[in-house]
Amino acid sequence: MTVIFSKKCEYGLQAVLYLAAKENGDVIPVDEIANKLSIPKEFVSKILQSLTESGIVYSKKGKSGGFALAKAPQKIRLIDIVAAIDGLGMFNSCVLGFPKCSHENPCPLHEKWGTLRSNAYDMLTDETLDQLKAKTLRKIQNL
Amino acid sequence: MTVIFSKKCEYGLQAVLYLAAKENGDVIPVDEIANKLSIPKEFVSKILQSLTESGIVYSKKGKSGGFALAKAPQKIRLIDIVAAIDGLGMFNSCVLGFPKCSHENPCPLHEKWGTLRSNAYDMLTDETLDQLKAKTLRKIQNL
DNA sequence: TTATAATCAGATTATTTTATCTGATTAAAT
DNA sequence: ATTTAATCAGATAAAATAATCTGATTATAA
Repeated sequence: MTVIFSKKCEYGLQAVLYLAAKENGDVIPVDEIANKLSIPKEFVSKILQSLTESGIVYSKKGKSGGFALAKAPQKIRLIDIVAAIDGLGMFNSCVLGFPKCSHENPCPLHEKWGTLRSNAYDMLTDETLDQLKAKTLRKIQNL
Repeated sequence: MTVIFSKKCEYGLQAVLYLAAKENGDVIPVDEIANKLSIPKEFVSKILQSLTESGIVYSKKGKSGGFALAKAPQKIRLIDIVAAIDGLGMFNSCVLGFPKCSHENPCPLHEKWGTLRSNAYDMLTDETLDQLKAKTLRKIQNL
């Protein structure tokens, strides 16, 4: 199976996009997120906990607690979430798995893949949560 | 961990590129491939066996046996190897893991990711083993 | 024809990733 | 104060992926 993001990262991105879409100051319980997005509750809970440590989301404990964004959606880029969960390894390791792949000692796909990868990186760096709010809202409606 | 190709697929691509680079009619034993590429012998052996079933490589049993390409390197595209090992799932499933992601019901990244993904697909479809021979030879020297 | 060197096939193990469970802690509301 | 509804923390289980082991089969070459 070929994969881009791990399940953990997919879920994390979905959950944070969800928080951004419903952004209005107050926190959202994990139950709602898990139900709406059909993600195992304990799993997405763990992911949001770790994103709390990364400073991307804020958590409020106790009754009527839940999660919210830790900062303005304009300041959260998709790459931040990916970096926090999966790391940025895919953006600087060899697509063919060759060791010591570099400009000096390139693999057969080094240049061509490098271009594609850098486009992907740029996209994830350009996109912030606020820019995706409308599209996320529409998607959430149709789940 | 974010991943593009599975380890199986990386190894498979490496091994087939190796066969193409050393192409001269006769078969190459798995031992040589595994040693040169630092891949566990039994593992790459299994992978090459499955690529034999897919019609991409040819295997010769018994003493002085080994593996070779099953057809001309001009006729083997990288996408064929990826399709045989990992499948083409990543090229038609949602990058964010949303269900029923489609043009009618797109995820927030549907268009932008679609473009990147389609570029990657085109690249893997354009590149054939013969085109990569020189670069592969150079890489193999420096392992 | 026998020894040898290779693939083949299937089972097993190890590791990583994904998912679940249990109980503790926290804080709001009654 | 007590109940309640939530996160938090750590252990455990399940599933998928990666790697290894064992022995059988095959075919070359002495």
